[in-house]
Amino acid sequence: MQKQPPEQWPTSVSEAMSLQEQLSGQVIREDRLGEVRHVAGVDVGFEADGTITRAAVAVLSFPALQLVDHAIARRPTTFPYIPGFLSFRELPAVLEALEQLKTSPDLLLCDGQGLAHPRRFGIACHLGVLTDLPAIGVAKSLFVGRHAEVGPGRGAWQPLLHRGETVGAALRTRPGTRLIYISIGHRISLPTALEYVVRCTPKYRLPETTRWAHNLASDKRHRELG
DNA sequence: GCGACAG
DNA sequence: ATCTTGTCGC
Repeated sequence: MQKQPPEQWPTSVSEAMSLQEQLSGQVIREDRLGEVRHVAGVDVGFEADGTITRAAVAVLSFPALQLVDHAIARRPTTFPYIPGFLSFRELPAVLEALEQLKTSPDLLLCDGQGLAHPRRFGIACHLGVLTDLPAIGVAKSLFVGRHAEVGPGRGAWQPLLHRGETVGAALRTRPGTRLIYISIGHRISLPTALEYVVRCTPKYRLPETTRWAHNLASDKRHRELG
């Protein structure tokens, strides 16, 4: 992976907001991805009362979904959690973890929103633009927008509308469980993003990529093991 | 102004 | 996100 040290990382919310408004214009909303052989899940956890940010990336083969590589990075937390500015808090550690990979992923599945964001620049867009990799936002809860009721079957979905624009989709990956919210991060269209998410989610509510990354980043694992 | 608010 | 045991239900 290439280097992307957050040298001039924003410190204030106003600074971060200008950056979002500027970078959102660089998001590519159409399919510009090659053959997908490796899909990576990205997740972040915190230690020591939130003073340490821990990022985990899990690279799985596609479509077999077997773990082939992973990396974990820790950094001091430097930005507070403010709805709408999640990426400024989590990405420094994520970028560091990505640099440690031996296998470069062809597609990233990020925890959180992509275009389904007040300024159309959620964490999946931010990570996609910084790495120039195709990226999808996979969120466990709704942030902005509304949608019609989604059918009970696996794969059922409804468009997510915000200010008259389709910014993502509410997707049912598993019957009897809550929906997940999919939105474009970078270099991929919404229909294609939905296809990949469904194919990465053969059994549980969340994609295998996300589950692996989450386990690697979980506090439990770091307390019991190394 | 009021309330809601990814992880 | 994180702190946390048992418990209800398929």
